[in-house]
Amino acid sequence: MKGQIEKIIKEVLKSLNIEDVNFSIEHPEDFKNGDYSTNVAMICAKQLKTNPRELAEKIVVELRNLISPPAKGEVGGGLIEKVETAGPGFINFYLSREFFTESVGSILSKGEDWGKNDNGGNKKVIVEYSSPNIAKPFTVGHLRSTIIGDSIARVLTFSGFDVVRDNHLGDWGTQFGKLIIAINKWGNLDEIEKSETPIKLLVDLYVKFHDEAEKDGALEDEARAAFAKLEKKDKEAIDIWKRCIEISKKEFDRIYKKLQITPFDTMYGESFFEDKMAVVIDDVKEKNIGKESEGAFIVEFAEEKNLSPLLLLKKDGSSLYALRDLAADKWRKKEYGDNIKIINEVGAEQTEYFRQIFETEAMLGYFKKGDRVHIAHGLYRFAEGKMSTRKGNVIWLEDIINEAEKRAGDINEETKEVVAIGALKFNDLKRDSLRDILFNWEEILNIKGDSGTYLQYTAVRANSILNKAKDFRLETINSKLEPIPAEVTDLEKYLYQFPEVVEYSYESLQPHHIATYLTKLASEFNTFYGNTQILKDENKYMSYHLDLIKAFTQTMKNGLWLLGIEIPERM
RNA sequence: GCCCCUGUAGUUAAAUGGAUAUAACUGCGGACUUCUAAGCCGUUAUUGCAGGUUCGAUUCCUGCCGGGGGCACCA
Repeated sequence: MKGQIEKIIKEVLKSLNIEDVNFSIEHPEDFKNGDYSTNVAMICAKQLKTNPRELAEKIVVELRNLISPPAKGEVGGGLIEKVETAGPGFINFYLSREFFTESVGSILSKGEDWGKNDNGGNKKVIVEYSSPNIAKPFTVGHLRSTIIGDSIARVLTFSGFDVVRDNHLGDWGTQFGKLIIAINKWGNLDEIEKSETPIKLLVDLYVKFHDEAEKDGALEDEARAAFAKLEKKDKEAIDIWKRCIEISKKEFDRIYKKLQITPFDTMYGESFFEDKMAVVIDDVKEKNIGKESEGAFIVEFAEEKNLSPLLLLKKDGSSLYALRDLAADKWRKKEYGDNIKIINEVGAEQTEYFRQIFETEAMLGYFKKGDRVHIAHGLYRFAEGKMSTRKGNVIWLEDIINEAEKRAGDINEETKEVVAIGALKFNDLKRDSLRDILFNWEEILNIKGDSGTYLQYTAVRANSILNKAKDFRLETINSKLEPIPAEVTDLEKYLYQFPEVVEYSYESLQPHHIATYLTKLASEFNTFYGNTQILKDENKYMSYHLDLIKAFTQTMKNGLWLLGIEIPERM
């Protein structure tokens, strides 16, 4: 419908000899201003230096000619009831009863495909998210990336993309030098493997390393040397490293299962790209964009880019994160094809790092601008200060999930888990991801009002009505006289907007628009059906209401799927 | 010091340059005793400050103030 309105406006502009302009079509917040509204007259008035209201009137006259007589199959298909001007020069479109009835029917016939946007398909995109570090805690920070990344991957899939979900495990780097030193000095891997909480023991060692390193500066050099040994495939170092990976992977699998995350397609760790780095160095040298500086190998940027240099190799010759990332991206292009897009869902603290990487990849000719995207999320902040694994003050995901389940109340185990995870996810997905969040138990585990629980509960209640309705014999009800009320409910006025919301979410790569929309939709449902009994013998509109509720539950189901939130059987 | 992000009811958020800035939480008040009460209804704003662009600015630009992050061998 939005496309049709755009089309007829363009036709009118042409007939009035007005140049094509960039106007917008949107939904007014208040339905008394119509279902769609355009600012085209105000935009054009600026160029033509005329009164916007007068121009709007002129355009409306032409529009009316186009949409009337409202025969089916004509422009607008008789689905636009009226067009009016309002306010400073808005042109408002009011849709007809018929349009809303047809859209409910269309939702029911599309079912699971309702809201899907077809972008032609065969567009491959890698979404890299979660990316926890081996032998480190899976914390709220990784939780954000996991939840937002999973949802973005779902939105892209829903929008017709061929999505590769990649978990870029942090399984390489100087941190493993530190861990190897710590294990050799103070730990016992056999005991750690047998423990109930192996990761916690590894983190304890990591924390101890940093405590000791503050007293003894030589430890840092020892760690770098240990990592250098690892990069040279020293047998003892490799053995410790492999055992740590096994411990961590087991833990991650458990967490992802608990979080009800779509399984990853690939889990190449950074180490996988170890033997793919040399070609990148060759490319850098060939393009002549690298240089040696204080023993390290770096890439420098043009002054106007306002970027600090990017380090690829340390003075001891071992690799840095950036080089492994470049190697990964080059490899991916070879593996998945030249048209691949790559999206990294990573914390905002790495925004400038990604600017460096994208700039370098452009200079190397790996990717053009727009094919590499960084979706940044704000940090969880704590009233007490910054959270740091090195210092050992972290909040474990495990504790959060346990606390969430405790707050979900005294219900059966399965429902409790679905509600707890839903509340956690919704808290991350209800807001623009870029902003920081002050960590607060009440907030992240909210199950009241604007929450995942509210959406789940509303969906469950709607399903419950549909289930009860099966016992009702519809033929006994006098539904033939007036099967559909003349007045259109607000619920119908929101329902048909779902595909537009999904599209907008895809364009901005921000799932919170879906979360906001679903809350509004659920609230409209509750406003009406929270007070009105539908299943009554004398309800002559029963079949209309049941169709509407079905369309509502289908929309909630698809919408919540995009957020990765499950709907329990009952609550 | 330089660079990036951010600032909206008491609190947490929403708002694609548009119309009377939208919700939720908390507080107080209320309805029904009904298909699930984790629900429904009522009750709060100088959008950090000062300018600018615009018919129109929470949104774009400039300056200032507050908060967060980054800036050489961590990831």
